[in-house]
Formats: sequence, structure tokens, C-alpha cells
Amino acid sequence: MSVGRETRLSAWIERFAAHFAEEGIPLIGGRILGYLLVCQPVERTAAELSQELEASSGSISTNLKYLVNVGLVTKRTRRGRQAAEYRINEKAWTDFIQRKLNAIASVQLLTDDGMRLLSGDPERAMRLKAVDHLYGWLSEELPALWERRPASPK
Amino acid sequence: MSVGRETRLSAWIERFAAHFAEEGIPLIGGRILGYLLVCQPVERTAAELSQELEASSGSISTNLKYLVNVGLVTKRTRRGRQAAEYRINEKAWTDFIQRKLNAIASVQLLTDDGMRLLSGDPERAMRLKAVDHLYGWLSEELPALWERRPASPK
DNA sequence: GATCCCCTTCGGTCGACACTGAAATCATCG
DNA sequence: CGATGATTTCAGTGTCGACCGAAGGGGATC
Repeated sequence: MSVGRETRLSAWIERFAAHFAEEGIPLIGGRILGYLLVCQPVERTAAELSQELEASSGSISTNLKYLVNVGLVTKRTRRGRQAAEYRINEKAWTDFIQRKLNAIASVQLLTDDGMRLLSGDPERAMRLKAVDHLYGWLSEELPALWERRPASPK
Repeated sequence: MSVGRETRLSAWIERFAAHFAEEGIPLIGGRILGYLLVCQPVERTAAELSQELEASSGSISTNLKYLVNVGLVTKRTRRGRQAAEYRINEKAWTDFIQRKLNAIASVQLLTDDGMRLLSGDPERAMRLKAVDHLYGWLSEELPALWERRPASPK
């Protein structure tokens, strides 16, 4: 007997959340992200998320606030509806990833400052130079690569 | 009256450590890294690091073990010397960065699995598809970019 | 304005992890 | 083999952050 699609999807959501937990996103935040990526219908209220994901209303609220803040989720309120509806904002994933790439490239600012402090002592600067060289290259190439990113599929 | 170079370097080390602390590397581990990148002479014993960085011998030991493990620092023991000497391994920075890039690209494995679970329901898969598309592109381009990385400067 | 939901806020708990310092371990040398 | 000096191990402490659930506040409907 095979497991149902929804069961497998919830296992997938858990894997999804686990991955982002390693990157510092709270587990429940990751679950919300994964869930909103595959749920039907696409919009959910906080109460629904709380029930589906078996998390307290407080945790849902905190994490939604965070996700809305970074743009990965959008909140929609409607007149005549007391409950706000939340949905994934696929568009924001580009910014999300760009921030990660920038974080890597930004080390170059650090190594650069370090090199300045060691100017006049090339011998001593050798170790830092090797690292600076690599990050210098990345800070050139990563933004350039990013410019070539494809548009979203239709 | 201007501050000395060593004072400014220790401030730089602190910034350096702070950056990597955000990426999950313990503060003391980051300090060791920064310090070993600029110290003169290049090799230090655990006891010296403990004194210079004002950290307990235990913390130094734990963090050196971690740094040696990921390859960023190498340990050298010498006959006739009870104290091991530690130094930066500039070469290992490439692997270190590659792991970061891989971590980003590896999300594609997740989105791919998700797409499989939603096959047969293109409507519902639309949101995930947008994200999968982006990560698919990254998982092509990042390794390709990495292949073009420059050799260390002489 | 009273009622009813729903959401957010907030105090409190729990677990994880960095760090310390002392004790145990290990290697070298007399 | 004992002494010495260095490192690793380990138990204990403190901090931080995720999470919960109850209390409070804001809309919407009547």
C-alpha cells in the first residue's frame, strides 16, 4: 500500500524546512515557506497554517511577520474579511538568493581593508593576499553572473 | 595621536570574526582565523593563541580542532617540541567557498523532488516551478563559474 | 456598541551552544 | 621512570533564541 500524495508532500515540506533551518531560518518559518509553495488553494490564513503545521498561533504570527518582512510571503487583507491571507511571493526568491551571493562576495571588503593595513609589509600580507585574491574575483564574477539570470518561465 | 598598526589589526580581526559569526562560526574560531591570517610569525601554538586572543585553553582547543577539521588551519607537530604549531592554510579557502556555493545550488535537489510530487498538476506546481527554475539555473551556472576560478597569485 | 473571531503581543519554558577552568592525558626530556 | 609543560577532555555556567499559550487588541457583523 502506497502513501498518499499529501503525506509525501508533508514529508517534503519537512525536508525543505530542515534545509533552511541550517541556514538560520526557524523551523516553523521553513515549514510555512514549503507549505505555501505547494498548498491548494494558494492562499492561507494564519489560523489555517497554525492548524496544518501544528504550530502555535504565536509562532505562526512571528514567522509570518519575518517572512513578509524579507518579502518571501505577501499578506493580503480584504474588506469584509477579518482574516488576512498569506501567499508565497515567488518573485522575491531572486532577492533572497542575491542576498546570499552578496554575503559571500562582501568578504572582499574585509580582506581589502586587511590588505591596506598590511601595506608596506608584503611578506606578512601573503596569506591574506591569497584569500583576498579569491574574494576579489568572486566580487567581480558573482554580480556579473547574477545579471545574466534568466527571467521567470511563463 | 594615531593608533598603532597592531591595535588596528586587532580591531580588524574582531570585524573579521564578527562576519563569520553571522555565518555560524563561533566567535573564537573566527578570531583564530583572522589572527592566523595576519600574525607574524605565521605559526602559533595553542597557548600563544589563548594568550593573544584572551580565550580559555579549552575554547582554543575546541575551535582549533574544528578549523583543522574543515581544513582552514593546519597543525604541525615537530619532534623535540612539545607544542604543536598552527597556521592558516590559504589553499583551503577555495573548498570553503565552494561548499557555500554548493549549499545554495543544492536547493535544486529539493525543488526538483517537489516538482516530481506535483507532476500531473501543473496548475498547482506553478509556484514551485518558478523557484525550481531559478535554482536549476544556479546549479548549472555556479559550478561552471567555479571552474573558471583563477589560480592563486604568486 | 456588543459580540465574535482572528491576529499579535508578551511572559515563561526549554534546549542548544559557546565558553570557561580544572582535571586528565599525552609527549618530551632529564 | 619521574618530572615538566602542553593539549585535550569534561562538567558546569550563562546566554540566546525558538516555541508555546494565554491575554489583549482590532476588525467585522449584527
